Amino acid sequence: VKVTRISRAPDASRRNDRSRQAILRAAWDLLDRGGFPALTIEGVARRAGVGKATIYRWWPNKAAIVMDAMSELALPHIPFPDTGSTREDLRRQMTSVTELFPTKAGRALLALIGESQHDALLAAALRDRLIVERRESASEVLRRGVARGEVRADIDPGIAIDALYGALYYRLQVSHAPVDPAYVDALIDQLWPALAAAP
Amino acid sequence: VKVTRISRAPDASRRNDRSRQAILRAAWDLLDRGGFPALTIEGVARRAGVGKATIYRWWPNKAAIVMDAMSELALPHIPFPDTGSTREDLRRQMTSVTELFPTKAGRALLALIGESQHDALLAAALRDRLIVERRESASEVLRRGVARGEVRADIDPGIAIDALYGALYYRLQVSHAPVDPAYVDALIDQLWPALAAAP
Amino acid sequence: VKVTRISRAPDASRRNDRSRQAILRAAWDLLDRGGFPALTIEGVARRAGVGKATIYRWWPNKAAIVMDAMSELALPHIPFPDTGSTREDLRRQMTSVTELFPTKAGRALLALIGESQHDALLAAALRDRLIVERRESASEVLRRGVARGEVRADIDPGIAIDALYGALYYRLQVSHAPVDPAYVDALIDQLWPALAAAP
Amino acid sequence: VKVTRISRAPDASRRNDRSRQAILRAAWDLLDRGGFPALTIEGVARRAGVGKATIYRWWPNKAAIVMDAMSELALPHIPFPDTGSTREDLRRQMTSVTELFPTKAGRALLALIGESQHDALLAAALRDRLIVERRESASEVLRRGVARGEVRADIDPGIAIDALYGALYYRLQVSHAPVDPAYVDALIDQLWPALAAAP
DNA sequence: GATTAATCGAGACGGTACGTCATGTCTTAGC
DNA sequence: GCTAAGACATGACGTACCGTCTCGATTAATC
Repeated sequence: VKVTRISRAPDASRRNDRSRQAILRAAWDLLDRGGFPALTIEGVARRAGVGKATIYRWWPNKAAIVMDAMSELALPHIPFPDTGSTREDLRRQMTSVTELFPTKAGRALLALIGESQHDALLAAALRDRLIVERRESASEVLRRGVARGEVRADIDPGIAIDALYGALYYRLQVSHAPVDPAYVDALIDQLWPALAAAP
Repeated sequence: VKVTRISRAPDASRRNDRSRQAILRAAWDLLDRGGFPALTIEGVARRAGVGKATIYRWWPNKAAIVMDAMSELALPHIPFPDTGSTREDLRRQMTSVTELFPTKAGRALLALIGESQHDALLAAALRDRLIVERRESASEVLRRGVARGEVRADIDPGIAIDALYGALYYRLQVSHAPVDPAYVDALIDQLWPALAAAP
Repeated sequence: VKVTRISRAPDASRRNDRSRQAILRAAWDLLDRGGFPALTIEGVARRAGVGKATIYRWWPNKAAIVMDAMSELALPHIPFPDTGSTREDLRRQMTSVTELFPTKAGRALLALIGESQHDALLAAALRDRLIVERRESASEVLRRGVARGEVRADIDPGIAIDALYGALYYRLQVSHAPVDPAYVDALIDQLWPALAAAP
Repeated sequence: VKVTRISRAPDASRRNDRSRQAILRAAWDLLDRGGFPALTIEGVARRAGVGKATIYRWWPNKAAIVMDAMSELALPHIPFPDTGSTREDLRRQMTSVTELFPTKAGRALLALIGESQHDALLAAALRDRLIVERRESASEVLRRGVARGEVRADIDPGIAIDALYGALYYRLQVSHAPVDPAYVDALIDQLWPALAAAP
């Protein structure tokens, strides 16, 4: 059954995948080289050997390109292991995150978060495509802990995650202090009494 | 003793204070109207009735202007009261911060934090002029609590503050979820076991 | 005898006449609306509901489309009557031309002449398909006049026509002054001694 | 007396004359190289080593630049001599014009006339700055002829000039036939009976 | 009547130029 | 010597067309 095209959206089936990939890679490189300010549509087009119109046809703005590039080139795989110990699970997860920060993907993520402050659509996209999943995984760890009797039954996982991960972001973005495995250990140690089940 | 001017630094004694104030106010207004992207030197000059050179003479970049404007026009006065209860002191401080966020000054602060991600000088300035003082006050609250026996003696105030305030920033900037007094209460309730002295 | 197609020339027998007409009409409308600058291939394709390739398949450039449109839609029929009086014949012909100018077809003709200044192929096409025939008819009028003894025998019809019609074009394109029947009368009156046979 | 600036027109007194000249020269060169289609603002800016904004600040469109360039670089000096013979005066003037056509300035002039077909402002500027003066000079030649008794007293100089010069333009732009001194001679010979005083 | 090959609409593509805006430097008058 | 004003070279913005191209889907001529 043939359906008359109504929307003015471009026809994805005709999309040139070579161009798409070249654009994502070029954006990725530029972002890494000079951060968001260095990422210009003009520059991406030049470096990718692509017309500007092709970029504008498929992405509404720079942030959207970076989002795609991140999904495509750098899906930062954060493991959420089940070691049997909630504390150890948290430690490993959070250490993975600290190891992500100094990479290309980490810098891109932070740049996107910064940009999302004045771009509601980007904020929503980030939340949906990157944040929600991670928070869900972390919640799962805590729920397992509750089931095992390690974690207090009346915990609010959202708040706990805000505190744990918030500390990392705050240190990185506001204090500009190092965020490393040692810090993660100290952080979990300090907060553990607030998470642990009563003895 | 008269010293021959050598550097090209402008002579502050001759500075026109009317222009200075007009610039800060114009920057402030533009920032509030459209966020950082709307804040252009050109726009500030136009709106302030000032030459662009005058702006460049006295400030190295937009962020510096906003820093000054914040100090001048909106030094957000956060009280650090001493109610006798550490928990109440923290609650009041953090509530004050949540009340700051939706104001002009709060938006400006968040914009500056975002901008500081790719501007090391701004990051340092922010830290020195706005962050350090607050952290110090919060540390003081915790130290008083230790002295009173309310707060555990082996607390690391830095980490505690990262967790408490980090949760606020994370919620605001990453989760884009509301940050209000109720949230502050719940947050402190959850984390209190990690801060409190053993009974 | 079937001959294997070698050249890439399109097969006219398969041509879709609906498209051809829609294209000519669309071009004609656009030309009338905004002159040559408003006549874009993209616009013609859109308005005619036709693929751009179809246009490029059959016409080398915009001018060629307009040429066809003119032949098809508006072949301006200029009568070259034989009233018995050369002067009257000329007057009628030239008046017909002045009446053509303010029409769609007239505007198109002038646009084509302008365009032909930097397009030798178009210039040749115009000359062959529109100009030569008219000049020939005008020459014929003059030759009849010679035969009748009204017009001097040693006239060079080419030069006479240059002067008569040139005056019209010059007035229209350079002086931008009105070209109307009254002007035609005055022009013929003035030049007649140069055309007439000696008494 | 200081007058408050009202209009948004740029301040000509601050104009950079080096840029102005570089722009005119670049435009001139490009026009000569490839005609009007080759004359792009982008190209002029590149070749002149000038920002596009500088061009847009001072000229509304390409044609205006060419007008200025013509006045500045190539004011084609057409002599209007007084030899004592009207016929000879006309011959010399018109020959000068034919000699202008194949030069840069001539090509520019024809390009401008073409462009003026869809640009009323340009048409007016051309008329005022280039055409009127020439027509006036030619009229003067005819009036002298009348005074001397060579030219018929009831001549309409406007019409005579339309016919004489119109023939040149028509031949050049419509017939695309050569316009040379021999043609000028033949043209004047043919038309002379229409100009001459009765014997 | 079925097969086949070219035309058709649609529109993506790499480009070039458009005209606008902001950048940071500079020059010129005026106070 | 600072100031308001704003011209300047630079370069990115987002848009419009260019002419080429690829894709299914008609559709007309041939078998």
